[in-house]
Amino acid sequence: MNKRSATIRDVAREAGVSVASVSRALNGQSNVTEATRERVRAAAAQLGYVPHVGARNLSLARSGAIGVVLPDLHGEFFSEVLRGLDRGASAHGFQLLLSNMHVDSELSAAAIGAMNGRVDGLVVMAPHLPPNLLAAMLPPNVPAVVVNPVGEVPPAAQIVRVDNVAAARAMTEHLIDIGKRHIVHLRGPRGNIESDLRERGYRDAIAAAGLTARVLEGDFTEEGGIAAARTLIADRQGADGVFAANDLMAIGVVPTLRDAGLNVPEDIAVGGFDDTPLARLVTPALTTMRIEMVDLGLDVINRLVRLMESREPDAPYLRLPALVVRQTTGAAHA
Amino acid sequence: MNKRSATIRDVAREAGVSVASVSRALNGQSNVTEATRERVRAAAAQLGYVPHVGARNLSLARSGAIGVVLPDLHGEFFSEVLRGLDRGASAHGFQLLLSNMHVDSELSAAAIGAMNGRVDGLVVMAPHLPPNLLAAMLPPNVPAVVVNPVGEVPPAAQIVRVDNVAAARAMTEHLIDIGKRHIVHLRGPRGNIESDLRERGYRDAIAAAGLTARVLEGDFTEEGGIAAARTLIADRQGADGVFAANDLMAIGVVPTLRDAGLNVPEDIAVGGFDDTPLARLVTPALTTMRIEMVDLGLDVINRLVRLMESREPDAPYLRLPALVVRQTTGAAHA
DNA sequence: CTGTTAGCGCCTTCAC
DNA sequence: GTGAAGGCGCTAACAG
Repeated sequence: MNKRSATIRDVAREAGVSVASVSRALNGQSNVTEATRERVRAAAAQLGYVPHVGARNLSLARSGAIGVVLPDLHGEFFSEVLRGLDRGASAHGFQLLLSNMHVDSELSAAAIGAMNGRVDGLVVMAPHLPPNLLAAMLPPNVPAVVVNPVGEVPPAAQIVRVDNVAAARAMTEHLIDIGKRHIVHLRGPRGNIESDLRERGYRDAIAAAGLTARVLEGDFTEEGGIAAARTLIADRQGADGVFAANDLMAIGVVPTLRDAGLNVPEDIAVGGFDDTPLARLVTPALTTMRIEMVDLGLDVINRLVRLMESREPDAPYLRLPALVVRQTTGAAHA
Repeated sequence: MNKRSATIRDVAREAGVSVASVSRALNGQSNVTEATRERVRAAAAQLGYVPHVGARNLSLARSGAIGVVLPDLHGEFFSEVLRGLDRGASAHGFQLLLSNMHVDSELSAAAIGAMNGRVDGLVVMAPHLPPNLLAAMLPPNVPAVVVNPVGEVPPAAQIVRVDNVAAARAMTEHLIDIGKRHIVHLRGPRGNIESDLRERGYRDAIAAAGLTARVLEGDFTEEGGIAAARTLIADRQGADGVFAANDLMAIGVVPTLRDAGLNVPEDIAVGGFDDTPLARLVTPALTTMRIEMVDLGLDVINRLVRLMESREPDAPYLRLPALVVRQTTGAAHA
């Protein structure tokens, strides 16, 4: 049909005015007669004209978009955060431009580069990025906030972190508070930074209470939880509490203990981490640490917007997950 | 520090060549001496030059981005589909530009308009958009695929649908296959198009088998499932099968029936819909229809890419969810 | 109030 | 192989 989209010039011709007037009329400037504005509107409608946002951006030197760099194969966590980012962005009138960070760091650099000149700000979530690489590839002139960075971060960037250490400490302290003294930590896989931080928090709390730490290797899967529970049942060292580094493992632990005749939480209390939807629905309901992922995303956008205005990052912002007490550490309900 | 990002002109000056040569050198054109290419590379590195993608796009008249329009407050379904879209897009070298579709249709039009000239193609997921509005606001010159549209769709757009009717039929037939004859459908909320389609599939299958349909009102919540189960227990009309329009309701139904002394699946079999993560983990594990949401997203991108090349939409594409048989309709395991 | 004129940063014919 | 010049579509001075 129509070979090419109508441009502002076509509208100008059709309305019998200059392109400047068209621009003014359509962008709601005040200095235009209502008459011309109407004529322009009509012409635009007639031609099915839609402004070319790319061109406008080039001219205005701002894009109305925020770039988001996230890992290639992201799971629930990033999906949820993304939802928050999305909500926050649209509240501020921004769109989100997504780009995948590959494990290959060359491609990652490309992914970030592909954002330059198309976004007004950047959100980088790159958990498994070689430590000092991030600083190297962030474009110097784009405001950026990095979420849970592992290594060096350019000083101009805003840092937002989930405080895994404090959260793990909180869970461990909760177990201590309800009277447990032999608390075992079922950690996540080696090489996962979160796993290490959570173990650290556990050890801190245990040490502070003058108790003895004991750590089992885990892998973030339900099967891993089952295996760990079997170990505990077999060796009978009198564990009375388990802090699993994520919910899925905890969900494996609980029924296995029960099948062996142990009462949860009376004999052994169990705590998880993440507050996945399952945690609430499982029986007995699981005590866990809730990371408000959507809120996290909203917060990230708010901080980015502030950074875009002031150009001065605030101190790193730590988000502390909330303890959610349910049946596996609480009073056993009917 | 550096006031402004370096442009191609800065690089040209620094390298002592023309902007054209810089462009050629950096874009890997063949007609450049290796010597100049090297000089240009050095200059670019020296200045920390990163090409301005927006400008390039304007000049090339293509953006390397795919626009995604999705509902304002999207849940798990869209998050998962988005993951698939993301994966597909990056496989084809595209980035994703997200835009929220508000309930307000004026703003929705704006959201779509804001894509024009920034994307090479469009994916529209707008479940609760006034039927004939979509056709009006889609830019005429941008290839688009619409997912699960409710009303009129421009002829140039590619349609991708989840076949709710056939899926509901399949589940109902499965219940019939295992010998059930009094199958009740617990439908989703009124006003939800999916609910209606699933009920339709149920009715089709029941009618085809010469059985009698019975439909209970539901609301997609666990509580709704519990309430429905209570109704069934109370009236004792001899139902031997329940097809719930989503997993959550089914998850409410099963334990309620069991508490009343009914065996699942022997006395009453139960089927859900969606295959949420819970379905597998619940006891007894739930039979359900699995919508491969990530795959759906991948498929959408593939079809969009094809459409961008050929400009000719294929026939509407129906995706059929897969029946996943688990314990609530299968052999009761130890 | 309106039109004319430069760019925004890049790519690409077209000559040399 | 390389440079000069025009243009992608739009906005923002600057004149009238």
